[in-house]
Amino acid sequence: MSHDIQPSDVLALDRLVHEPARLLILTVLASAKQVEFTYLEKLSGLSKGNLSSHMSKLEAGGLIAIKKRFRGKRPLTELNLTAAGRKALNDYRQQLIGVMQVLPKPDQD
Amino acid sequence: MSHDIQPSDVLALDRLVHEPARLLILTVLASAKQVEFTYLEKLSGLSKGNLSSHMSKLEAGGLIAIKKRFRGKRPLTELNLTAAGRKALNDYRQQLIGVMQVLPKPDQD
DNA sequence: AGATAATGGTTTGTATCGCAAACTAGTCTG
DNA sequence: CAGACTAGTTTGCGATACAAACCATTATCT
Repeated sequence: MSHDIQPSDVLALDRLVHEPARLLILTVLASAKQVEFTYLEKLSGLSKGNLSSHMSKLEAGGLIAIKKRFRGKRPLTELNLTAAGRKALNDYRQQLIGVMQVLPKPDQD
Repeated sequence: MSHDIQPSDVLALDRLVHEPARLLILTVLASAKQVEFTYLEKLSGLSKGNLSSHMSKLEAGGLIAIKKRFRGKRPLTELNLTAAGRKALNDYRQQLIGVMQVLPKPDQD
C-alpha cells in the first residue's frame, strides 16, 4: 500500500493555479460564482496592483472572465470562473490529492 | 459544516517548500533519509543546474544538509533532511490539508 | 468654485526566481 | 595525450510576484 513517488505528479502541478494568490482567487470564485475586485482586494489583503496582474494572468489563461461595468457612476470589475477555470481547479485538486499521498505522514514516518 | 476561506491559509503557504521541484526533493528525502545528487537527478528529471540551485536554496533555508565526499576517486554529494526540514515539510502538509478543505469538491459544488 | 481626498483600478519598475547552457575540475578510455 | 565521460557549479536570461506610482473619475471640504 505504500505510494512510490512519481516525480511527474509533483512537477506537473499547474503553475497558473499553484501560485497561492491565484489559487485563492480561484477558490473564492468557485464558491461565490461572481465577485467584485474590491471585495477580493479586501478579502485577500493583496495590493491592487498584485491582484490586478494575477487577474490578468488568469484571464489570459482562460480560467476567469472579467466583466467591467458601472455601478452608478463608479467603475466596477467583476470576475467569475469560466468552465475551463472550474476544470483547472478540479484538476489541480486531483493533482494535490496525488501529492498528498506521497507526502509522508509524521506519525507513520 | 461549510469551510470559510481563510486567505491567510492559502497565502501563508511556505514558498520554499511550495515550489514543485523543491517539494519533490524534500519528499524524496523524507522517505529515503539520504540520497545522492545523481540519483535525484535521474529520479526527478531536473537538469543538473536546476537541481543544484534548488538544493542550494533548501540548504540556505536550513531544510536540508549537503555533505560532500569522495567515493573512490569520484566526488559525491549527499543530501538529507534536517530537523527543520522535516518540520517544514510536516507544516506544509498541514497547510495543504487546510487548503484542500476550502477547495470545492466537484460533486458537491 | 477650486483644492483635496477618496475610489477603482492599470501600468511601470524592480528584485527575485526557475531554468538550461556553458563552464569547471577531475577521471577514464583508446 | 586527445577525447569523452562524470559530477557537479556558475552564469545568463526570460518570466514572475509584488508594490509604488500613476490615471481617471467622483465625492468632500472650505
